Amino acid sequence: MTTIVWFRQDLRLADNPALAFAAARGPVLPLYVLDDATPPPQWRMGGASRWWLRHSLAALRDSLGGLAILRGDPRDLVVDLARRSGATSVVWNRCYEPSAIARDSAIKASLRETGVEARSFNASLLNEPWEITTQGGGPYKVFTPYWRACLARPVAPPAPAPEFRVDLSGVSGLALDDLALTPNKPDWAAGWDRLWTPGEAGARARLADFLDAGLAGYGDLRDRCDLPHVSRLSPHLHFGEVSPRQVWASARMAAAQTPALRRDADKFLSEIGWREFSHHLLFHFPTLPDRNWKAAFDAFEWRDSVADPRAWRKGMTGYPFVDAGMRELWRTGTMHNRVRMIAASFLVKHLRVDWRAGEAWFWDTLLDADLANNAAGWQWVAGSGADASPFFRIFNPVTQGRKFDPQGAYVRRWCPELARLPDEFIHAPFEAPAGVLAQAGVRLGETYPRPIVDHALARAAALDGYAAVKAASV
DNA sequence: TGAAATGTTGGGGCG
DNA sequence: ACGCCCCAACATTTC
Repeated sequence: MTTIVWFRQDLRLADNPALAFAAARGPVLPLYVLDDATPPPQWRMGGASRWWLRHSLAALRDSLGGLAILRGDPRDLVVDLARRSGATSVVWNRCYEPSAIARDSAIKASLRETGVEARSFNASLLNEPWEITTQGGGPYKVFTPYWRACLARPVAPPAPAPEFRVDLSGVSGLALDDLALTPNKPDWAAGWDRLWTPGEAGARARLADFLDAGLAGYGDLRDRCDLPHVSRLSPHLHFGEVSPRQVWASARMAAAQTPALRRDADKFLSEIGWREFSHHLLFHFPTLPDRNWKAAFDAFEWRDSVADPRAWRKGMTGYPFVDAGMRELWRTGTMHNRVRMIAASFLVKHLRVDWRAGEAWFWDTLLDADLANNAAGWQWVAGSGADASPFFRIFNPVTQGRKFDPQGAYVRRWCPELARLPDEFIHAPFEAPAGVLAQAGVRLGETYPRPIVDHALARAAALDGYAAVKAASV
């Protein structure tokens, strides 16, 4: 009567429909498979994600009281484990990457062929991507009507963690460390365990802390990267340590208790909406991570530079706001949402580098790397996506910095070599008089780079390049 | 979930 | 008193 619960991006006990289903039936055999066989090479789990996974699996194993860990192709391993363990049923919660959908339906078919029950559930989204349709029955391509349609539907209340008994008898798996998920030389993740607490308990604490301390003023202050008014829940959500239903219920409850929070809570939940929308788009347009959603962008002539993307990745573009963001990413595995837009826009528009190069870097370095969100976000910035930012909306990194980091605290934190510049020049050291630079100990071109491109020239060149897209779209 | 260029308006200095 | 210019402050348009 044992049921295998195959954990994937649902690393939690509470509000976990597959686990609840199995627990109600009898003994549970919890399984995780590190699967590098299914995704196409460019979308194998990135380095930062693997670090997170290592710690989240440890937390899951400990709270379950045991976890079978395997590595390889689940097409073989899951069916094989069902046979060897004598499990009568395999259950899981759905993933929505195109390759995962293909994998899971193949596994479901072969399990049923061998007489093993297979069932899947929704644990990761408020609505299945195919449930929300326009009047015409097709997918939504614009966020606002999509989210309005979602808001008209009820959200199921989250379920508590079930009682269950783990049965791992006769199963030999790997130790967590056999998966080699964490870096050693160099250990670019040093200190991350002080910044993050992967796992269900950490996710719950993060959510509670955000609702308590960050939600008030969220609508106005979430763009301020020098202030702690973002939730930092994205990696927890990606790995399913907390469910969107739980987030929904908690935020709504906070707003119910404190009516003044209503607008902030709605704004926050609409960010959950963008996550849903991205998954909706990926499901209906599976080439989203790899191809321009608007085909006219195929006509854009991206620059073929090696040095410029490298400077961008290292946070050495000479624009402090961009550089601070890129360094925050490398040092902590995350980047404030506002800065992501500026830094991404800079790569695509100022440097005219193909958005897919930025997407690949974020995929490897972000702890919250998520195929749907990452692809939709980059296409939004590039202007090639559904409901995207128009291409000619080109962020001025200096103006944006002054607006969303007015005292330069964010830049000073991540670009300490600029810390002694006065506020007036912290976002544009290249505008500072020689005396001011000397006073602050900044030597442009030595201690901090000069801008790798001139803003006004780069802007003009980007708009020039966009002409080809316009020509192709008629 | 822009920015820059261009257009309009109105107050104040000035001849 | 009046027209003229300047220019800040907004508004509109364009990319």
